[in-house]
Amino acid sequence: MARYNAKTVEKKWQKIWAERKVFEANMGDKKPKYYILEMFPYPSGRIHMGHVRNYTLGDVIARYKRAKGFNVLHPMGWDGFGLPAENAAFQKKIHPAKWTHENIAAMRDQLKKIGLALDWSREFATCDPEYYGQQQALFLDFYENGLAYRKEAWVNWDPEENTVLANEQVINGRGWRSGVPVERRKLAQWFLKITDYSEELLDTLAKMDRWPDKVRLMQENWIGRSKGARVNFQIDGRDQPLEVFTTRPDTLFGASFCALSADHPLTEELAKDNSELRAFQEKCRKLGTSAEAIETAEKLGFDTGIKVRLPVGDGRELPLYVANFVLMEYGAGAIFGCPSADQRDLDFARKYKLSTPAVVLPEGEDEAVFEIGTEAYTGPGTMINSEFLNGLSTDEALKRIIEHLESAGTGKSEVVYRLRDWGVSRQRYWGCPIPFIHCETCGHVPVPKSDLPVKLPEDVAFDKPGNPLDHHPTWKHVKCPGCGEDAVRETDTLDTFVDSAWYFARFTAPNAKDPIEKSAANYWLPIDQYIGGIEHAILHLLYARFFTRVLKKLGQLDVDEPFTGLFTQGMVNHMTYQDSEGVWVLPDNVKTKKDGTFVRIDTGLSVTEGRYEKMSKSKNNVVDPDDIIEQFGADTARWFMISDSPPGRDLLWTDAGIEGAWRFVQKVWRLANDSLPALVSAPTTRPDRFSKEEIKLLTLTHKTIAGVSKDIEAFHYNKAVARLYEFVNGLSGIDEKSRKSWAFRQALLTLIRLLGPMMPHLAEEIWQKLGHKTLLADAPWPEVEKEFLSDETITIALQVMGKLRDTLEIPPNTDKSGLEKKALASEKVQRAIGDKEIKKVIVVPGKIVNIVIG
RNA sequence: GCCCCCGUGGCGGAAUUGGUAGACGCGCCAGACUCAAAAUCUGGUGGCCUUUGGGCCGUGUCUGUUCGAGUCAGACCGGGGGCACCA
Repeated sequence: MARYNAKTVEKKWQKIWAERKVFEANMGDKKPKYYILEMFPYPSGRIHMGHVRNYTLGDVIARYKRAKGFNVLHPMGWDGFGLPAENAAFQKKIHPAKWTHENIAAMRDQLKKIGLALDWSREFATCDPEYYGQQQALFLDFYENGLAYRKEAWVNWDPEENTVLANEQVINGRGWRSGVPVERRKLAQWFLKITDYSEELLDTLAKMDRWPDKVRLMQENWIGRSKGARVNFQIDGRDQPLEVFTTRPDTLFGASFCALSADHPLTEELAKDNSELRAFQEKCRKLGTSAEAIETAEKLGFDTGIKVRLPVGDGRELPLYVANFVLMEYGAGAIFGCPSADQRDLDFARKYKLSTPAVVLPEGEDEAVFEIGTEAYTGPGTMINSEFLNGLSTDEALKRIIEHLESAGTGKSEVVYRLRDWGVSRQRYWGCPIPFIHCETCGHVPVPKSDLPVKLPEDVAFDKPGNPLDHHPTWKHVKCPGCGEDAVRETDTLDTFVDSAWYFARFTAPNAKDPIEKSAANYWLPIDQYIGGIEHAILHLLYARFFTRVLKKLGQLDVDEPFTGLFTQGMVNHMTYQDSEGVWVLPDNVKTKKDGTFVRIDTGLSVTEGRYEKMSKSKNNVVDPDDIIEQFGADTARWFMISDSPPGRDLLWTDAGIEGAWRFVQKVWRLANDSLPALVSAPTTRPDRFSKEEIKLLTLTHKTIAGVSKDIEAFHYNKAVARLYEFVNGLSGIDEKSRKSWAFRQALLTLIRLLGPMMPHLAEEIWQKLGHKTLLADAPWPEVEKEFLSDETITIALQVMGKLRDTLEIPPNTDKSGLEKKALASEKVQRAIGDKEIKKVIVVPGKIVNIVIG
């Protein structure tokens, strides 16, 4: 028998699926819809193993749901904009568009070789003008509804490159590419008003039960709701009070100072004629650029000399500082400091020799001797030194003080969120142009929708630093749509997270004249299952949720949440190797010697093993999917991706593992081929009676159907794989004669159908060899027959004092007293009991009998 | 610092609501086939002891709850992740 030739067989079926448009999705089908989506790839140049895993995981679901009778939408596209294209332009002198489109073409070919059940007719890239033009229209809708606005904001400015850097592009306070110290600059930036939805985005998380708890928790922390109070402090010599936000108004009597952010309006006002304060502001702003600096930063303050009044009690006088640890973006941009109940405030108070009155007495402490040392007490307790709050618990005090402040008109309860508005301006070429025009008389004016898309100019130069759009000779010079005078285009482009915040909705009608075609979006959305990496747990998923809510508000669709089900898959890891000179060595270049040590094949240097780490170019521990598919075929690669490791955990790539998968593919092929002659003479109609052997085989078959279905639905693919191994082992053990039965034929056909989602090419090939004229891809999932789900006998564990002494084979319906009798009849059980007295017998039907002796 | 998750053979991992720990695969060992090898097939494979009947120990560590704990509770140790002056 010929070995299975994956290469020709896989090509054959990929061609047939494509020609017959098997996976193209259409609305209007009577079947229930199912929208499955994996996060679309960034066209970096080549597919990596992480992609293969991601798309295989989704493809199993797509094919399974199809077989289960769903109208499945499973599209693919490209996250086309982004910085790497500009880096390539800068380094290799290739235009970003050319680079991106070449990468897309290469990666599309690679993806097609995996045999994914994708609807390629809906493919688009976010860098297509047809897509980003629609995005510009959406942006204008956001603007008209007050959800997009411009404001001055601090940014990381690289003075060498004349551009803004993202936080992750700033390393130790320096530009990642230029290496020069980054400056903080205030620039006019576009923002999307995600904070309008803080509460909704947070509250809905609780209902999203098909999302991993971990992701929901991360989003919850990111949105960061805090309940507290806004409190007004009178400022000596001024009418306007100072507003501060606090979560601990109960500790108000313990205040010893107030502090402003360096960017607070009052600070700015005071700094106008105070050069020392201006210098201090500068110092604070420099700190903001380096995460490392923040960590080790000392609490620094600048005494303004101004006094404020405690709004409770005798209106005690407190000094007003400007402090480096107070953020303008959070709460009121100003705080009151209670050193005894907050560690930062305590550090600050110690440094500036301020008082630290204790107001919360921990349980078990004596008020007479209790003192605050180097650690603040932030826990609950009993109020002291707090006048009308004295003796109350912190919880009671919290309520009482808010009542007091509200009735006195000096404060009110307030909820604040950590979530900030989403800054979307990027000083980049390869992104979606923001459709605005700046006019001296009219301000910023939206580009009329009829003029969209605002296309990127193609003739750009990357030879000088900064944004090519900004120094393009003609592109930005236009007439103002308002007054007709000379004006300039906005040269910033949108953050690429905007592109991916709504692509899933565009897939439902990729050629629509408007951003969204409501009927299509309402038919397909929400996405029933979304699959991607945990690295997008916060930003991408939160932005997509935000966009969906806005799209609903704009009347473009009727769903609240885009993703009903979310699954985050693990990474693909590989052993790392380093040679004796410390150079990372590619796995392909490592040979194991007889004594178990390793050497580099090319240089002969000895090599040591490191840890398993995510496949990455920097660690040089990558395995190229193309090589694997060339050598073993896509089915083998797919099978390995889903066997062994649970999809949610990291997968360890090993040569032995991929070879094991390959052997299994061959084994299935052999089983089918070896069975063909017998199947020719097997009856095709179901007999009335089955032999004992046949019942056993049918029981295995139907248990496997039930188990595999359940495991696929629960993303326990590795368990489904284990069941299929057992099934194949069971079938392989059946002799030639017994294969000539209806039951065996059913079992083998079932096996092929169950394998369909996992190794579709091989399954399709065998399906055809077994005489089918229609495609397996169109065949329904096998039905479970309940009568074959229960075994004739089950095994009961017999324990004495909780220790296993014997097992019992009995019919499943044996009752308690029957079980007890049989258990006591066991010789091994009797030996374990010995001459001890039986105190109690615990019988759990179907599980165990446990005898307690004394 | 705060929050979260995870620790099971040589390895990846199974184990309904507490009920036979180690399914399945990899690796390893032995055997069959072969001149030989590869491929394939069969059997074995947690540790220790053993009179070969079996016995004892064993899910990071310790304590507890229970007839019974990988599973529940508490403390600790180790690994991973998220957030980070958020008032």
